Amino acid sequence: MHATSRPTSRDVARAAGVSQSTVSLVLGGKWNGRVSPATAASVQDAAERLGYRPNQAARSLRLGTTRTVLLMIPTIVPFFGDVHVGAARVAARHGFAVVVYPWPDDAGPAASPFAAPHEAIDGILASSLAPDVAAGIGGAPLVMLDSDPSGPVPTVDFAVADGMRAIVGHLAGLGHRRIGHLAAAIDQWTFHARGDALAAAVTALPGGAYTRAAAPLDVTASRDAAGTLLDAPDRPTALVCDDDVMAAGAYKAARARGLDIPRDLSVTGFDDVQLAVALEPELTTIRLPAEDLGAQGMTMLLDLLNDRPPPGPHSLPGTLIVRDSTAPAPR
Amino acid sequence: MHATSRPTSRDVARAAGVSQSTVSLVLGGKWNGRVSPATAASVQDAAERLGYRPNQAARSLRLGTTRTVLLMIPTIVPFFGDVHVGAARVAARHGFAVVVYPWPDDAGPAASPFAAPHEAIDGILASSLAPDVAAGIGGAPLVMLDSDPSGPVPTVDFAVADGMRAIVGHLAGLGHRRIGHLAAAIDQWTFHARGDALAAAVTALPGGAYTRAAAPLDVTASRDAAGTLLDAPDRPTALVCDDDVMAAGAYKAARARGLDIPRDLSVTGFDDVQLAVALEPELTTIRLPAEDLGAQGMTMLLDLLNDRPPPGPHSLPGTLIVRDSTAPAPR
DNA sequence: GGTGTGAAGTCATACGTATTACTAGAACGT
DNA sequence: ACGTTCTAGTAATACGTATGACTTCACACC
Repeated sequence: MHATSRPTSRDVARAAGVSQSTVSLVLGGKWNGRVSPATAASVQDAAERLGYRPNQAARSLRLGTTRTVLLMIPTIVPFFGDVHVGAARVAARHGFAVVVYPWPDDAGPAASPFAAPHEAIDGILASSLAPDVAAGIGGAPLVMLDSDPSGPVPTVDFAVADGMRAIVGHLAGLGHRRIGHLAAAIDQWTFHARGDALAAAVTALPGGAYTRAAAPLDVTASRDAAGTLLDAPDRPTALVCDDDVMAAGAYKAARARGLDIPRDLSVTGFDDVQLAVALEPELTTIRLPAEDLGAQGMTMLLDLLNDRPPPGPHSLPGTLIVRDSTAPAPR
Repeated sequence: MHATSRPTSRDVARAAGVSQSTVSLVLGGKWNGRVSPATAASVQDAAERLGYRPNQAARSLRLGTTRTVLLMIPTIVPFFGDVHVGAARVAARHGFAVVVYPWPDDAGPAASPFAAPHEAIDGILASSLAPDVAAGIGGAPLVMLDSDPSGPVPTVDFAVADGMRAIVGHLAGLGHRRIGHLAAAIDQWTFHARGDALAAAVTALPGGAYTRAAAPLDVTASRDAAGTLLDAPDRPTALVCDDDVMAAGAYKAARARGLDIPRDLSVTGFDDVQLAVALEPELTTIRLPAEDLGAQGMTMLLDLLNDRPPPGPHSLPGTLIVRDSTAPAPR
């Protein structure tokens, strides 16, 4: 067993010669006129000396709250780092901590053999979660991020459709008509929304031609999928990618075929992660306000936790960042 | 207040017409010969009907354990996704969950205005943590990952020195002698270790010349720092980068000066993240077994939690992945 | 001197669970 | 008929905290 078990508030009380209640009052800072400054000081001193830290389980049980929120994400990538920063900033202002739980996409909560940590928290901020999985969570107040806003769950997402329309507008202005879509083969709302908006915008274009190939979010697979688009007769003059990483694959496919970007082929990404400026030429893409997503989501969740009426779904606009990967269509 | 408060085990007991103890026994699965199958079934049925989930705070208080471990990381990047996968796999086998806590590098635990979540867990797996911060954690069993192994805390890290020596060996074999170091300007053990090993290995080379420039882990800053190395008289024929992201900056600096990689300049990275194959040419780098790091660390932590003697520090070897960014030195 | 009032604490309790010790009854052997 | 053993449960308790209700004492007021 452990060498020394942690001191409890009762130990502190004994050391300071007061009752446990007094310790709790002092350390809780609520001794306005109930405890004399001298006693308070001696309690604080004793607590310090013993290295007392309150037991969180007992505190949670008593208070019925953990002041902790779970941020569920599908995968650990920098994008969610920004989301976390935004959420954590808002949370901290209200005394909440944000802990991250990478949700394995292949396993639902039922698959967990253990008591899932989402039972030990006050609320959940879930990104890119399928509605049926969300339904299985049960109990904890939930706000979905970048997910299907048409469901009953409060949601904040990106205006990805607007983003795609902005890209098509940009490309159309450069004379592009045959536009290929390098689509993410991932069953998440955000990618469905991106694809639908893109297809609609392109086909609405006079003379617009939409082609499509899908791949997982992986450079090599994206390269191969992009290849099939580029090898088609009447190949597209622009490739719109669902994600910056996929654009890296498109670059590779283009180079392998001797196509110069952006002279022979324009390429666009989505998300504006660090990779976008690492690529050469630097990538035209849509910047998404990830930090705002986290902040807005947390604000909503706090509303929920305080039984304030949950606001309706909220959409955050992206920004078209024009860099060097797009140029007038070759004639 | 909330519409309906969650059902407790007592509610289930009432619904099933038994005592709370019986509910606990049945749901805990320990009713070997103590409860009749019929009663057990009716309890399970009632629990199901009411949607009962045990209160984790109460359970933790009673059992003195949360079966949850915190993985503290400096920043949310894919590398730590692999670490998490390894840790979670081992943890799950023992009924533990792993939750991620991004440690804000500017704020120690004392800076937290709220009860830090690391009080509500059984142990901590801390990556890239400065020893003094680690000391401030207090109480919870701790294993450090990829951190200074010379301290008193159990540690598992990468053999980064060996990795750097492998890179120098590779470059030396290609005829390189003037080697520039694009160093990460981050105060973490792993980067200090990389730098020290590299400097030693290069200067030990007959005719070896070591130069150095530092930058944060950022493409643009790395590009500028690489520029100062390339603009020096007698410029290096190879650039060794502390991290793959920095290599992307080196690529940009080289291109801006009309230098072809790898003909005029060899470049190497470290970590082998996705970016390494997105770059063109693909990057020669050191692959680190991130998943093993998490798995080994969790194994150690479980030893600690079970009062088994903590094994000594453990080093995991990296692997040199030779791709297309290194070639014989120009003469 | 009795009553009121404020200060400085303490007492008792509840949060929801897991588990040990106990009990009521049945079955059973002799 | 009576002790023994087994079955099927229940009662009681402890984990450590926060807090509303209560007590004790000193002092002041009339």
